[in-house]
Amino acid sequence: MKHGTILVIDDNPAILTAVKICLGGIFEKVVTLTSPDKALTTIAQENPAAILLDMNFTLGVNSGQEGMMWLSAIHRKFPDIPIVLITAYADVKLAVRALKNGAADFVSKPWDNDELIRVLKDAIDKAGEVIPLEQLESEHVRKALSKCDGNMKRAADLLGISRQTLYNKIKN
Amino acid sequence: MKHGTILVIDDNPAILTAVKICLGGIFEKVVTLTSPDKALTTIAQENPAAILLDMNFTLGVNSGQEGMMWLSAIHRKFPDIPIVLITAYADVKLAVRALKNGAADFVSKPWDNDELIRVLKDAIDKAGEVIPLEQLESEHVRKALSKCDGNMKRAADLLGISRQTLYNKIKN
DNA sequence: TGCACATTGTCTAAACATTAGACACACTTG
DNA sequence: CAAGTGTGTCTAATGTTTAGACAATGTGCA
Repeated sequence: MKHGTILVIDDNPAILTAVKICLGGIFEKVVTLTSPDKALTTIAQENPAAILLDMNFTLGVNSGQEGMMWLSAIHRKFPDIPIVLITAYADVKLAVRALKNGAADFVSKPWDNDELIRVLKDAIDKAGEVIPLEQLESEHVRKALSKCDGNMKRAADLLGISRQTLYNKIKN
Repeated sequence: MKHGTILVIDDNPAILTAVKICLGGIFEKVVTLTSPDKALTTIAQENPAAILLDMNFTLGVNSGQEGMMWLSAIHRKFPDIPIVLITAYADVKLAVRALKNGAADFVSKPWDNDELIRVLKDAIDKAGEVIPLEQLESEHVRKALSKCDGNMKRAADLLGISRQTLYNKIKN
């Protein structure tokens, strides 16, 4: 049994029921919403470990704009909660855009229950990873230096530290 | 005219020619390979600003395994160079897997020239962004605290710093 | 070639940050 | 209530960062 709450947002009550049954035995709590209107307040209250978000809410509008908007809004306000998108209108462009907009994963309807569970677990695990500050820093420093072709003065400027400090950081 | 070299890897010479013409007027230099075998050495020599990688090299094998392998290998060795994948067998699962494996973007054949150019430019721009160390640090600190529900002792442990230091960091 | 300019490696001394350790206090939880 | 854990605060030692300076080394270009 995985700890944490899952928030599921889909305008189709039948799907919500199906998902609830599918996830109910695996996750501590499954909260559902039939519309994303109250998503932000619900997230603030429930503090879910992950969010499963359908992309199509307005009848007849299946471009995914709606879901994309909510994805952005939720991700901006809660950048640490992984959001898994789900849609019936699988489309490569849409999937790519979703991932680039911060989605943790992208699942097509009809989904495989085991796959859905795996995807959510993975998303939660990945979101929970916190690396030491020192490691984060040294990776970033390497990136800055690579972008500046090894020019330490410019790299130090980009990083917002003094040249000498950068010098010391890469020494050790 | 955008600075930097683009490396294009595709087993179809006709496509390489087409891409070269399409990108030639926009980017400083376009280098092509018909097989990814020499990709790593070529990248080391040319230091490209971005890589355009086809996903299917073995005749009859179109699952994208080949391209995915090379994506991982290249991304591991050159994590700062954005890799745009391109494939004729557009598939949501494949695209999602590619992006999660470090691809900067995913384009389907037949592509739109302007879109390809835009995607490459975006990938290069995004890869070149370097934020100040302080900002990176404070974002990471917030993430750690959120994961630990505000428990400073555990967050400090995860971050590899002392409790007092974390205390000071969030004060200022 | 040689000049102007930028960058590096190195140093100093002052300012600042980080550390382990200590301590009273508040908070959960059995 | 008592044990356990976390917080806010302090100290003194240690380590890091800074601006500034300097000669030496590269780099672009006339």
